[in-house]
Amino acid sequence: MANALEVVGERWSLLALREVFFGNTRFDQIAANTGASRDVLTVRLKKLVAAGVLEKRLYSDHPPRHEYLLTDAGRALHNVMLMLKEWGDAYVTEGPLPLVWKHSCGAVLEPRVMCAACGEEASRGSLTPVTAPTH
Amino acid sequence: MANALEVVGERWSLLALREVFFGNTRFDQIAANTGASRDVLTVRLKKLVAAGVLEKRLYSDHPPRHEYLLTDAGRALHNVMLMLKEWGDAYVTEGPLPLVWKHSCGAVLEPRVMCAACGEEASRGSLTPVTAPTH
DNA sequence: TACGGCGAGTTGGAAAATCCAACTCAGGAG
DNA sequence: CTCCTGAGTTGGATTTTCCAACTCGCCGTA
Repeated sequence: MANALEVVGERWSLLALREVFFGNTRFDQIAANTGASRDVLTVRLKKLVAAGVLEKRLYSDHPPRHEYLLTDAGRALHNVMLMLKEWGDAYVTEGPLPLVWKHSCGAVLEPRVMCAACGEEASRGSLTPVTAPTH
Repeated sequence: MANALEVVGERWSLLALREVFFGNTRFDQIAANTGASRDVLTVRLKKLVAAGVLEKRLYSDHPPRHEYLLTDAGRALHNVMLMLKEWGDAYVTEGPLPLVWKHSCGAVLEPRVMCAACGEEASRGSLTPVTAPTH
C-alpha cells in the first residue's frame, strides 16, 4: 500500500488519471477539469510517466502535440478508482451523484470486492492477514 | 472521487487507517509504523475523526488513554485499501510481498471488482459512464 | 508580414504544508 | 523523588503548492 501511494498518492495524481480514463488526455483538459495548477500538473504527469502509469505520445508532428495514454498499469488502477468513488459516494458526497457507471447487465454499478479463487465476496470478516516470514 | 480524496487523500491518512485496520489503534503505534511525523499525524487523525472515519475513544480513565477506532465509514474503506494494495503489489512492489490476505475459502486473496446486481466481474469494457442530467 | 490563438509547459514569488527534534504534561512504576 | 509512557505541542528549517504571468513553436487569417 505504501508503495502504491508513493506513485499515485500525491495530490492531483489520481484526479489526473481519472481525466485520462474519461478520455481527456491533453494537458489543458486535465488542468481545467481537475483544478490542479499547471506547474504541479507538469510534475505529476512526469512522475506518472516515469512510473509507467501513463505514456506520453505525440499525436501530431506539425504542430507538435501530445496526449497522455494509460499503460497496462494505468488501466489496472480503474478498480482502485471505482472503489474510491464508491466510498466517496456512500460516505462523503451529498445530494445526487454527478456520475454513475452502468454495467453491461443493465444495472447501475455497485462495486463489490470478491475473491478471484472462489468467487465469493471478500468482506473484512472473511479475510485474515498473513505476514511473510521474516526469515 | 474528488470528495473521497478530500477526506482520505492527504499524505499519511490512508497509512494511518491501515494501521487501525491492523489493530494498531494508539497514537504512538501509528506514528511508528507509518513514519509520519507526530504533528502531521495529530492533524490527520483529527481530520479523520471530524470526517466520521475514525472515532477517538477513551479506553482507560486512569491514566487517561485513548485509541482510534473505525466507524462504519472507516470500515468501508477496507475495499479501497484492498484494491490499492493489490495494484501496488502487481505494479510497484518488487520482490516478495510483506503481507497477503487469506480468504476464508483457503486461497490467497486476489481481489476482483464485481457488479453487485448481477455478480459478474465489472471490467472497464463492461462499464459505461452515465452523467447526471445537468437539468 | 503581422496578429491573434492554441497547446504545453516555465518562471518567480507568496502562502501553506511538512519534517524533525525537543519539549510538555499527566499519570503510574520502582 | 525519579524515571517512564502515552499523546500530543512547539519552533524553526525545508518542501510543496498555489497563482498569475510569461514563453515558445506553430498555425490560420488578412
